[in-house]
Amino acid sequence: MQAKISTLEQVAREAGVSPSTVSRILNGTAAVKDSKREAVERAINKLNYQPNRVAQALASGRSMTIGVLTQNIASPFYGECLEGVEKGLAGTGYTPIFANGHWDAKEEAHRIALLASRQVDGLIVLTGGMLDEALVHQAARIPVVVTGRQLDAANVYSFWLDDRAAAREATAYLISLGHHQIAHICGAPGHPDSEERQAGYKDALAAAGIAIDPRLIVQGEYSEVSGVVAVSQLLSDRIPFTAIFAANDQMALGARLGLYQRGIRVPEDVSLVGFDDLPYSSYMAPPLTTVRQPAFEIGMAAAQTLVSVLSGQTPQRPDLRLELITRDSTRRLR
Amino acid sequence: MQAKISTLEQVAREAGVSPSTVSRILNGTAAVKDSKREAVERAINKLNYQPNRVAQALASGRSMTIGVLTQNIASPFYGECLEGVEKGLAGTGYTPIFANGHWDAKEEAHRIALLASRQVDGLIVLTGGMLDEALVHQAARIPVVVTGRQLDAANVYSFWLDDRAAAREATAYLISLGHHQIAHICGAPGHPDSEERQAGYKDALAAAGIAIDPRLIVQGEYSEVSGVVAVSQLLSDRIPFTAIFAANDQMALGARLGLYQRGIRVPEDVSLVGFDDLPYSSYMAPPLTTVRQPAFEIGMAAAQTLVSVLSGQTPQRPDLRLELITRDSTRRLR
DNA sequence: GATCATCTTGAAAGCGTTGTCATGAATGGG
DNA sequence: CCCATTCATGACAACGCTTTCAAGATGATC
Repeated sequence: MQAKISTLEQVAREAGVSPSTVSRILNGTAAVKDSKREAVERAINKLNYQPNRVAQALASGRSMTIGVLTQNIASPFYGECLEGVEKGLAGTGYTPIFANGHWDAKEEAHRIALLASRQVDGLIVLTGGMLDEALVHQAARIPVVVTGRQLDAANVYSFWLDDRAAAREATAYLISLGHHQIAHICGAPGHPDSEERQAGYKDALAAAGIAIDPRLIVQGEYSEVSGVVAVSQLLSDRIPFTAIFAANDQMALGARLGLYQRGIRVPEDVSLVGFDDLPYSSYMAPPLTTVRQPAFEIGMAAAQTLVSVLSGQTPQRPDLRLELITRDSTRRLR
Repeated sequence: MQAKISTLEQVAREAGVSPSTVSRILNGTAAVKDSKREAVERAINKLNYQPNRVAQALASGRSMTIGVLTQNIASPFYGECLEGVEKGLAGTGYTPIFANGHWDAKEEAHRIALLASRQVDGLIVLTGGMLDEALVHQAARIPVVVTGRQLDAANVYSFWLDDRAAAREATAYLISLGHHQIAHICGAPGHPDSEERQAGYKDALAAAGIAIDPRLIVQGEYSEVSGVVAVSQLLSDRIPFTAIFAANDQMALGARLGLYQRGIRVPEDVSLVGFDDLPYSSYMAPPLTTVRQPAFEIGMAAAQTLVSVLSGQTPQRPDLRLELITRDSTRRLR
């Protein structure tokens, strides 16, 4: 076992065959006589040969890499997605390359260009603010899977979940528990999913004949701290409420802290519902009632879809859905 | 703007110069007459040319990629590290490629081999169970930065933080608050850092003249659920304790839930201390007293170190340290 | 205006593979 | 045992770029 790198040509020489034969054995491209195969395998072991993927990529035109554009690797939601992508790609020979868009359309475009220059064979875009046409443009060269939007175009495969319906269901659940004064902490302004969730909240109130009180709708931006801020705003404005529906779990966590700091108990005084079902949400005290997003499954499905497209198959539509998980942060209003 | 890909040669032809000249302009390798430069730049814009990084890598021998081996992308701790790596690499031209070892030495070795076959120019190993010699072996070809261990070898740069001292400090803090019956939830068995943290816990007890009660030391494995389990074990064994020091925040979160479910209040009935200072820890109710690991800074320092090594400079030692952050999950025993 | 150093440029040889094509060997049918 | 296939193999040209190397152009010097 030596650190020195060896090439296919050296292996060929060592085994007394031509480079083509070694390549054929490596890739199973054609039949090779057993005697030569053994000689080559011996040579490979002896020289500790590892194929140079860069050279393979250049020669074959396939880099065996998949570009994955997320917004923020460190966020728990994307982390789970990426885990799913990794799982979906495991054993396929494809390696993911992750890039962060940081919620900035310019930055996203730049990252995608970078991925393209690295000759990725396919692209997974996990939400983000890019224009549809930019994606369609990429799809002219390589297949693109995009989540969080609906986009019908050649070579584009989109997964979309009905956030609005799920938000409606979550809010309706609170209403069914007797809550009428339900506050909503919105997600980041401008994000389609935060608009959808707010629309679902309003849908549910309307369906129950509850007037929408704009003072109960406070702006957040998906971070924990914005949940804390939202709660203090609600409280300092002295707007009475018995429940909060936060547009994601991170803000629900923040809201829970804001309430805690003022001695307001969850769920005794205020019921709390989130959205996402992050790994930590079921460990909150109390465990959070929330809408489960199948983040891992989304990532995995995206990866699997891309791989089947790349291998020339027709991908099958995954069955992904949002689901209300009731835990202990909500209770019936007496 | 067209989807068609163009090559350096096409640009050269379009501009009426040789490929060499285009390459020189792209890389600033040599002086080129302004008239030609302009012609080439025009051609680049016209053809929407993007250099093929794969070809560049093969020709130059530098792939401009950095392999980053973590254990679990989705874990909040590694997520932050990776964010730091990304930040440290931003603007340097290097792209990180992440790989997950999943806490398995075999898997780690396999991942590193894969990264090597992709011709990464450097390697960042964020902890992990690999043997030192395996790393030294890699370092024969490319520079290696490794965190979480001390390793003096050529071409290896290691960052190590004194977990034991920090754990001692955290435990001593509990003792200073009047706690004598302090339980410890251990990290995953076999991990050096979990052993270190346990040793620090024992150090502090010994220094205070408190006998170590083995029944107060319960095994965990760094996950939230293992914190829940540890607490139920402690409770069902009816071992009296007034404080818990968990070897990481995830287990502290689990412990906090376990206590909550039995109506045991934090910090009124039991004080709780964690380790890591994850993003969510300051949002727990109550906010968690914990040892802050500068995860982001570790990642960033690792990246910066590697980049300076790759550019032929001598990297400067980063100043990284663990720090006890006291918040509201601990209180003086009356 | 001749000589020599300095700039600018193009030709061409890689980088480590893959994949096509041609060739000689082996196989099978009659 | 000969001819037509099929098999197994090697030569060689890509892939898109970098990087010598050498030569032509330019300019400085006396």
